[in-house]
Amino acid sequence: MNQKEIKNSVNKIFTEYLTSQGYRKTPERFAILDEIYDCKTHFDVELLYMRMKEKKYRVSKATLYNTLELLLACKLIIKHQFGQNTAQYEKSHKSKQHDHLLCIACSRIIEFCDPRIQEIKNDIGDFNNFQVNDHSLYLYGYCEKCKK
Amino acid sequence: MNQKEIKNSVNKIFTEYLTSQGYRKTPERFAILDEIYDCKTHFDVELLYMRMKEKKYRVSKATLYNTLELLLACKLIIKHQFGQNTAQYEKSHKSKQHDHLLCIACSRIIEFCDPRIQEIKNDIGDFNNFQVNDHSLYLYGYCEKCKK
DNA sequence: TTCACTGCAAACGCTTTGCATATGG
DNA sequence: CCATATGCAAAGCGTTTGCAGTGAA
Repeated sequence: MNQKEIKNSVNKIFTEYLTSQGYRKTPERFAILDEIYDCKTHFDVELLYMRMKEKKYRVSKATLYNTLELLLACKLIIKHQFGQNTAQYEKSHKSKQHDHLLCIACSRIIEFCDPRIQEIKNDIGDFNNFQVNDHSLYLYGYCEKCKK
Repeated sequence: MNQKEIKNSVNKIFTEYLTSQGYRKTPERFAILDEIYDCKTHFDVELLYMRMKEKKYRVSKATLYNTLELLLACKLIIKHQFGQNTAQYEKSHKSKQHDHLLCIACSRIIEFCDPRIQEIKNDIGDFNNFQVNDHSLYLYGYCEKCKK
């Protein structure tokens, strides 16, 4: 699926979500979705704001936060809270569930998948009588370039 | 090891850390450590501030943040960034490495241990040529009281 | 027409910082 | 002594909120 097809697909998902929830299909919302799917990697609100400012669309921070909330709800993006400050986001269209390795020296991010995570979620959930919906896992250390 | 012995032990560790780094051994720092080791569970800066205010010691927020930083450095506490706001802390003296289940409805926190986490760290580290030092894992969902 | 959405700016809340004062070494 | 710590209050900074104006349905 190329970039164009992905955009059509997420556009459709977002449209259906907005319709089903009785939300309005405003041009701002679709412009934001479009900009997000142009992002190669992780991004934050400030970056998105600057990029859209440079282009045709200038949206307010309030609208950005509002729209990111909607996109989170229909799972078109994922939110990461790496530190205590700026939240990071990434697009997540049909992407395989994955976690992250973070280099504490150079900030490199590597994605990985491990089926044992799902097993742990199931087992720990069962054992504690918890309905586990979601998780966040980050491994911290030094990448090959940074370890001595 | 009882509460008294634990306090003696962490006191010694903190003293040695401060000395080795050339930091001053101020009464505020030890009062804060003491108050933290009276906490049964997780706590945040505000809670610590209120508790100390009620007792003999009234320390400023600035000093609390400063001291928490030192205690993090010598691994006598662990810091959690559950949301984008208030950071949570917990004491970590020789406690078994554990992770957390968080109820997204009532904020209940349950701790759990799973040896598979360590296996994942080893395997993913090896596979990606990463030296994995640390990790954070949180499972989110509904606890037995909150799931419908 | 109408009410949800947007933009703007002010408010929020946790954390950090600046500065005068106090004190450990 | 004097450089480091403390207390206080102000500043920072990402995020949220209030409100008047706008535009999708």
